[in-house]
Amino acid sequence: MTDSPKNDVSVAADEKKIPKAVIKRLSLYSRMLQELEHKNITKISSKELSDLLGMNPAKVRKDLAYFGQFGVPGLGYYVSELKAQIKRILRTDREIRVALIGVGHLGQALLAYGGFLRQSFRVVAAFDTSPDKIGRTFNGVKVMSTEHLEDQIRTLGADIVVLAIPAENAQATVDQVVRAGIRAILNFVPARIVCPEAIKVHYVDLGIELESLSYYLKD
Amino acid sequence: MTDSPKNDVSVAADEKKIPKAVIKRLSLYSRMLQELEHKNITKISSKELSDLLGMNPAKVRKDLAYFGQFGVPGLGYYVSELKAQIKRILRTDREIRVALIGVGHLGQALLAYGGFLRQSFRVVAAFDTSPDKIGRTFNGVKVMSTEHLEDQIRTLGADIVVLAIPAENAQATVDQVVRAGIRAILNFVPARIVCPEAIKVHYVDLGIELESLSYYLKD
DNA sequence: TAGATTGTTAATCGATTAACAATC
DNA sequence: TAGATTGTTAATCGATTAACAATC
Repeated sequence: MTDSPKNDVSVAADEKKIPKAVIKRLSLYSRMLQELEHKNITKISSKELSDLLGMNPAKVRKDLAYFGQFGVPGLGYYVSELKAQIKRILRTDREIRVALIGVGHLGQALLAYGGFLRQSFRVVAAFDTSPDKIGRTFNGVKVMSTEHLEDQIRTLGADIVVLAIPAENAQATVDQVVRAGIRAILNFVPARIVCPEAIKVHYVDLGIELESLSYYLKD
Repeated sequence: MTDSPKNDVSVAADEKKIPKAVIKRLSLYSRMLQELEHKNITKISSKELSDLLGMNPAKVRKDLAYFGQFGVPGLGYYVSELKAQIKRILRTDREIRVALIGVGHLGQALLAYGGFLRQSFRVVAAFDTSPDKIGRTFNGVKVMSTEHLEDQIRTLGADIVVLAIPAENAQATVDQVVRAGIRAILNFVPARIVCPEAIKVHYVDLGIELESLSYYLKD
């Protein structure tokens, strides 16, 4: 009988594990700080920031404490400095290359979405199967055929793929972009997709959100 | 000094609190069971169902156990019976009246979304401010002016409002639909909205999802 | 009956919040 | 200095998972 791998020093011993929830909130902070900066507000306390976002001040401080000490006791945080730090942490201080697959209503909504282009995201390509769309330009992005998807994704060096296609084609498409060396997938398709562990996948499911709201309608 | 309110018998003592995460997953189960039913699969174990959804079998069983005993030991669950039970729990066994506010790309994507009409959701109205859109019909839903929003929402008896408008107008619109007696809001607007406790609000934030993915690109 | 799977408890894991000494 | 707010620890709360007796 072998021992259970209790004493394994796994992956990185000193690099403390960052909860996923923290990363989500960091994006939220980043956006709010952007707004504050725009309003020429130069400093803010964890209390003020948490009030703006409807959360707990201790949570804000603890989230930030995972990455360093960015505040000044008695004063709070300097808005632009904190924003810069968070962008560095999230890696949105550099260009992130995004490929959009599926230029239907949702795909077009994403292309039009300000926050999508804001920040560092650059939509380097959009793909669709429909001859009506191929060759057309949406928000400055020209739509290409999915015929040579794998090669094109590779050539363009996309980091993230945004998937907004029908469920039937999802897995086959995922297989192609995985071979093309993509690093992360934002999946709007209401179907489970399988891909290697190393690739981070986020699901956004519009239907599930609505359906679970229905539960709370009880009176 | 007063005692802390430890012995308060608050709200409903016997009705055990259901975690929000459970409700989300119930929708997921519901959809998968629908698919299975369509494939004429009549029974399924927690192990099989959890494999299909990429989760843990104990979680499936525990989620269901909040609401009753729906399975047969040694056998598993009967697909259509379980589906019916979950729909009853989620209240999607009856018509849910949805009003869409904002018929831009995202709004149109939602109207076109199959799962939106599937189930019991009925889009009873769509609203927009643009004269180009008012009067037009999308997926069988006619677009109305937002001029008499409050009255119309009230008259149509909408339960849930789906918000897909620019951030600037969000709060004013929320105030109107709250006065109109709406019960829940699905908010796609990347801004915090405030409304009475009794109204359940879900946020879906497309930008945040993308931005937090960026963090995981580290190599 | 033998085999399989449920429902449920206990253990673990992860996230949130309160509290406060340290610090500006 | 007095007042305010941070960073951080400990306490609490909530969610997941393992394990297994009960059951078909």
